[in-house]
Amino acid sequence: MPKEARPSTGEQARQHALAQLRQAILQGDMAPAQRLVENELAEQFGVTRASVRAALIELESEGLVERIRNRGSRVRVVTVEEAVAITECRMVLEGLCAGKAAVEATDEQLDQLTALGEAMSKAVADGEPVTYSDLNHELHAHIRQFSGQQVAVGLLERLNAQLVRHRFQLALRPGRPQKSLSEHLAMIDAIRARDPQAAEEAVRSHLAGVIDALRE
Amino acid sequence: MPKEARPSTGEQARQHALAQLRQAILQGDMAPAQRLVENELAEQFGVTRASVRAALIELESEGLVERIRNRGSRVRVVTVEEAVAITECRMVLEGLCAGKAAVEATDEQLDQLTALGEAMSKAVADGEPVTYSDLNHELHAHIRQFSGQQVAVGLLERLNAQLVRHRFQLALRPGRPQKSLSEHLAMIDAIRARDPQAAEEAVRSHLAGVIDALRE
DNA sequence: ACGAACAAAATTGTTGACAATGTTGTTCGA
DNA sequence: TCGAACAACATTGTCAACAATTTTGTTCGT
Repeated sequence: MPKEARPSTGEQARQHALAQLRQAILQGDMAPAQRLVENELAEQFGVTRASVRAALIELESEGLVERIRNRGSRVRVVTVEEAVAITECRMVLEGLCAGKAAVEATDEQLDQLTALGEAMSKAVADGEPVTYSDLNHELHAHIRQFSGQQVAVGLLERLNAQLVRHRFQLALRPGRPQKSLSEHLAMIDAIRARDPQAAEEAVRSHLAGVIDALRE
Repeated sequence: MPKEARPSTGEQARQHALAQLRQAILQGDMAPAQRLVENELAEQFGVTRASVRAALIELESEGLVERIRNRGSRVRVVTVEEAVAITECRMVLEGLCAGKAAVEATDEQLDQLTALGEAMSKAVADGEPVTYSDLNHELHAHIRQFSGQQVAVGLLERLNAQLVRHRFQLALRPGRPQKSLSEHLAMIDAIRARDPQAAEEAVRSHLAGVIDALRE
């Protein structure tokens, strides 16, 4: 059994570098459109340039990084129009997942959704938008998971990764949580009622609302 | 202007190798589940191993290749269940595209769809399933394109690449083109009528039919 | 002072060699 | 004969150096 020591060098360098870099981008440590110089990253993470390079190639196809031939890599900036287009795709894919979840979820899983709904109501009542945003994300993740639709889950996780920056922006908008909450509760109710069509429709109208909000 | 000479070595090796390998997999030159040894591929394509490696990393995240740590790469085999799951995602994403296409397409583009529909009818009448399959693919590609939804187009192209093997299998099934044709004509009519909801519904019921056929 | 040609620096793309890991075949003991 | 330890092989992972390309800064002519 290999011990869980940090693979600082010479072990699983690429995976290490990849995880580090991905997290750095997702957490917003890297400024948007910041240049990503392979040498700097290699030194920063204590791996060789080849490993950084491999990680960058992977991150590019995840849509988190932009690479131009002989010009280098940048953190990709997602414009508002792109965010809208991405959310349109989320709309139909999460709709699919919700419909399946309404049929496939176990009773225990439905209870989890109920609990999440109550926690979200409390977060809004207490005026904690950050907590609410986290729960929001968690709810969507649970619904995806309960659907058992692995392909859709994969696509959605990739799409969501590209939206981190926009999500924070949206959660802090005044009045937004209140409107969002009722839509989320409707989603939960439809799934609990095991009504696939209603679940799909609830998710779609919720994300249609998100799109309106994105457009301001 | 750089001449179009083959970049056999030292030029754009990675892109060359990537294109070559992708095409080889898509055309079915590589047997399913065939082992992809980096050294062999490097020699076969006349590039270095690093380029092949980069190409494999990219193909992995496209879902065409499977890579296991320290064990090598294989051509990924898509099971029937996976093909169904993929087609479910196609169903909602192409539905989204069709709805947008019904609104966004120009009149010239609608004429193209009409022409495609007539060609498909002819191919079925003449009993040419291969021609029909090609036109089928072309029709779906056109609808995607006319939607202007770049994110959805990207996702769909990736999903479709994973289905090449199953598509052929389906097209040659007796009686399948006849059933499929009427569904396709319904899609075209709905888009020409500029009715987004009807277009989305037509696409979804068509692909629901494909799913049934996949399951046999 | 302005623009074009040119040179220098920075950065990515490529190569071959080396290390780590997993796989397979063989030998030895019971 | 069977199974486990071991050794040889095959393959991937990592590294450091080199080549090609692009960008930037400078000089020269007008």
